[in-house]
Amino acid sequence: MLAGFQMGRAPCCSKVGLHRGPWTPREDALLTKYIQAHGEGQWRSLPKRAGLLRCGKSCRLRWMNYLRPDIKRGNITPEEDDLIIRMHSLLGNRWSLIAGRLPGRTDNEIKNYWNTHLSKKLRNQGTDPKTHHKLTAAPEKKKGKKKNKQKNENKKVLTPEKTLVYLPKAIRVKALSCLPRTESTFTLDSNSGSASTSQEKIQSPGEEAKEVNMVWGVGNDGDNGGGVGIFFGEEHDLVNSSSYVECHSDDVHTDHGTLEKLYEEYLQLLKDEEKPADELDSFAQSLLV
DNA sequence: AAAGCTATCAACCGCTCAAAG
DNA sequence: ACTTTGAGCGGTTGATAGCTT
Repeated sequence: MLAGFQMGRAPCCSKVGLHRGPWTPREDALLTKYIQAHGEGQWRSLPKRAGLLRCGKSCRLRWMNYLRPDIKRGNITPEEDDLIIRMHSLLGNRWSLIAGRLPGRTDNEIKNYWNTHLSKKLRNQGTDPKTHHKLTAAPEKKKGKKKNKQKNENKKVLTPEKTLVYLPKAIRVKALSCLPRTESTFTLDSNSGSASTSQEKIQSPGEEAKEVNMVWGVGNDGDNGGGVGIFFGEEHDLVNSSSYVECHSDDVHTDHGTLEKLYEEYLQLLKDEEKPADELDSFAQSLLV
């Protein structure tokens, strides 16, 4: 069908005649050269203008996850490791949010690292990687060797012990083109200020109502005058939003020294085992503002 | 040495949301 | 108010390197 007459949403790209699979060095060079000259954005039309036979989405992904000059290469450090676990316990699978607090790391990298290393590590420590609660049952036995496909099929059959919580849509973290990646805008309920906790009753369709401790916070960036905030709770997917406030976080998190600084702070909190969990949570919240 | 299996991670897919028209 | 488009996100897949039998 002719593009001009296409009803509904057009696919991100026509699959016909486009390259798929691993990128070649030549394609990388073309993309890098083009973005260096013209900047990011306009992903849909970029491939054509850059002389690439790729879909725009693929170009964006390649740039974001691999070619950007500020990508940090090498192994995830134990410090990053701990931060990821902590952030995940508060934010769940919000990889882009987590990645935003780890300079040079991409959401895809963190997601992969979580799935291959950290979830396993937590399980071995007797912690459910989904809920971060202690596992009551013994760790799952290895049931012999299986091919990947079989493994994946098993995943489909097994119903994970996941508490489904139906809440208003999660916040959308919107990257501003004028800001570095680690700076974000948030939507949030701006009716209240400061960090707080509360207990909410949540009901999933067809399920019993469940009481959940909500932890949320609203911070303020005095220097920039930008109100910032976010809701999140003990359980995953408790990010809530009802109105929109745009905020610019300071650039304190963008340099490499910052991670160490933040982590030191975090370690201080961890040293005192008696510290209530809320305090650690507040720390993680502070990373978000 | 070969076959089988596992772990890893780049890339893809499908979806949602916001902005523009 | 509605449609279309662009961008971004999280989940999943599949190629392959490396390990084990």
